[in-house]
Amino acid sequence: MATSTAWEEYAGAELRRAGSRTGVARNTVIDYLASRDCCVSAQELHDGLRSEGRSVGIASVYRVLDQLAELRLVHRVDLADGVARFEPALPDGEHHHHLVCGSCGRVEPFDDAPLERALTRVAGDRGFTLVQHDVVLHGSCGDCRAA
Amino acid sequence: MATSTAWEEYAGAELRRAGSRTGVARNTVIDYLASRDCCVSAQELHDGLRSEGRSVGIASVYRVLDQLAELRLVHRVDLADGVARFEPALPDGEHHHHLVCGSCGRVEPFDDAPLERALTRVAGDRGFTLVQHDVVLHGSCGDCRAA
DNA sequence: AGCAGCTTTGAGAATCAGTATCATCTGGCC
DNA sequence: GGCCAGATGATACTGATTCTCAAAGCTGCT
Repeated sequence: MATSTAWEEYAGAELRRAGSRTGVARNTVIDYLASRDCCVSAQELHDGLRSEGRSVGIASVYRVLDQLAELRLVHRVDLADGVARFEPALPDGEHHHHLVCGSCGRVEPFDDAPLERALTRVAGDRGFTLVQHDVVLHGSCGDCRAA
Repeated sequence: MATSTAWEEYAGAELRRAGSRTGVARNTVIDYLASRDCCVSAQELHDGLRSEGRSVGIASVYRVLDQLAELRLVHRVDLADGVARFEPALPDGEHHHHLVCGSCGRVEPFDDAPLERALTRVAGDRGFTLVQHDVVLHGSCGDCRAA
């Protein structure tokens, strides 16, 4: 996937620029994140890597995610179930939000320009400089209601 | 504050209707929530009550918050710092969202009709029945940038 | 290649929010 | 006043996240 590779390179470059060195753990975590298209929790990441035979200590997983979040290379997503999830943040600021089905747990990404405009306007009105924003919609998806 | 009292009564009535009994812990928690105008975490609630000399077991705090959330009498708010916060939910569905300043930690509530419309539309477009939605804007407030 | 000084890594301990258990207490009813 | 289902709270537990520290890996130098 072209986008993911772009992100992977971008992330590597930013980290180098921030003065940190490359290491197995970091490369592995970044590679795994790049291969996913929606959010993953630290545990999922850890387990996923282990099942692929390239284990990374859980402490390193959190450490890397932390560094990435610090540099805004990943976006932390909170679906209100008590576990933090992370997904790559693209350099052009492109991003999406999430719809969560309360019955089946399905998570669906979406993005919407008017919504973004409304958010930007609200922040501006209040004198806030917007750094990041999270939108999570909870409800039930068509499939669950049909069932 | 008139609104808070209204909520307190409404909550009491709903709980009674749901078939549960009144008890010290519940009344205390509801009273405390009503006295606040924005979100509180369970720990804050617990500590706040203790410092007022009317301690309630932490288990009861969570239990009561759970019940209230179940009946949609409180909203669970997640500010992405790993702790859940709660605030009274008014019967007419009126609610607000939050702006969080990353420097000073200030949390400021806001509401915005166009934003709400955008959210409703997005959910509809995807075939979701919207039950609840969370919007959290992270940035830096005017005061912090000025400093 | 060998070495020094640095960073990264990961196992395990520690912390912390939230949940489960269970003996005790209590509100509402006879 | 006494009964008893539901409410309470101390405590134990779980699961996510963070901390600690010794071992391992880079990178530049000789």
